[in-house]
Amino acid sequence: MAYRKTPAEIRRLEAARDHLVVRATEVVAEVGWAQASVTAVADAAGIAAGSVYQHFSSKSALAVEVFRRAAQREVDVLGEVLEGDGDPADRLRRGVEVFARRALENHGLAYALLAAPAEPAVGAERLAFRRRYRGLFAAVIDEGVAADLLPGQDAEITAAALTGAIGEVLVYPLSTSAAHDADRLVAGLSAVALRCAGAAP
Amino acid sequence: MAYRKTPAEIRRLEAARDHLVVRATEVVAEVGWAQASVTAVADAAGIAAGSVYQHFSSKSALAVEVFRRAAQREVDVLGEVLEGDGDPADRLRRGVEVFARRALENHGLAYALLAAPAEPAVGAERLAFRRRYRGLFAAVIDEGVAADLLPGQDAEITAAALTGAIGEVLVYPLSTSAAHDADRLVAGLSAVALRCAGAAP
DNA sequence: GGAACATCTGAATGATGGTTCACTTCTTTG
DNA sequence: CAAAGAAGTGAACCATCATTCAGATGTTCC
Repeated sequence: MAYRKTPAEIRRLEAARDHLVVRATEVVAEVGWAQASVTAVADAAGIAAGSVYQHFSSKSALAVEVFRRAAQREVDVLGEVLEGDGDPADRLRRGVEVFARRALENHGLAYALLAAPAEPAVGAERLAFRRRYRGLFAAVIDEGVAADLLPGQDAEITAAALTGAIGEVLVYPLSTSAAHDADRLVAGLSAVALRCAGAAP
Repeated sequence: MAYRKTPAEIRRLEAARDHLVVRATEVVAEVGWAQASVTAVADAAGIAAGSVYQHFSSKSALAVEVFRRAAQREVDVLGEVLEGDGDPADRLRRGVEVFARRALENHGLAYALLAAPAEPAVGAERLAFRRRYRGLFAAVIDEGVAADLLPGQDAEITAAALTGAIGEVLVYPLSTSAAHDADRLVAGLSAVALRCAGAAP
């Protein structure tokens, strides 16, 4: 018998792949998709450019994995809150707040996920995740409408509007003083979001 | 004396430049910024690739001009309505409706202006125009608040939210039936926008 | 230790697409 | 018309990266 991957070796490879994705995510958060060349990402992970192709069939595939992991975390967190306990309007408020706080804490990553120019494969992934955000928002809004806490409305449109509104406010710098005061920004944003859905003030 | 540009010649050159920008705009609306190569644009305008550089110092410069002209038209139209007559909430509604109708009529261009991946120079221009949309919205909202037609709020945040909300709803396909019915989509969107600003229903 | 095989390396390769430039074509003016 | 100068052409040039691959280094197992 010749050579067989030992379990430790398999773990090592998985860890290497993981490490690559983590570092690539950091690079993307710092410099954006366009500047995150294979060489830059490999350097950050401490491997040669060619080694990237041991783990991913192409740069696109790596980029998609980076996007998916990061975006999935946000969907999970948002879903946790939006599908949790409490009345729908309150869940919506908390969801927006949690989402906003996380985005402000890692602005570079938030920008990469929500708005930064990216190759088509990442663009498609972004579209898919936007749909998931919309779906989560739409479900809460439908609940709120059913419980007569929110006025009748097309929940899909409101959900899309919320997705766009939240992204815009968080990603592009405001000239108002709220830009320098995270608490005010979050408060302002959740207020807009609630009005958007028609929640009573 | 040797050669001097005659007025007719100057006009011809200006017309050629203009024609190039118009055709480039069409190409961008059809295939997006990424696919709008110098060759493709030159072909569309009926000139050689090299001739593009008679009118613009670089591809970026042409792209910026294309963006500016198209975006300026939208700012003008929106400003016309938002700064016109009537009470602020009604102007807001009409502004959203006009903006939405125009975007739906030329979806390719709207996507290029609002969201399509583009080179950095165009991205910067987009940012600048987003600020102008925000400024227009913020002014109407401030008026509405001052006249007690709208509840107290941070107008900059609401304006940013409106910009993002409108863009998202118009640019990304909805799965709801409103997607196939422009009237419903516009009605739904203006309803969300008014709620966003806190206008009484 | 060493045969057999896997992973890792990084310079060479290749595709893409903006830009240049020697040349042609058109305009002006005496 | 002819000389002078501008605009127009498009193939060649060049910069940028993703991708490959021949050789170097590690790992497994007898």
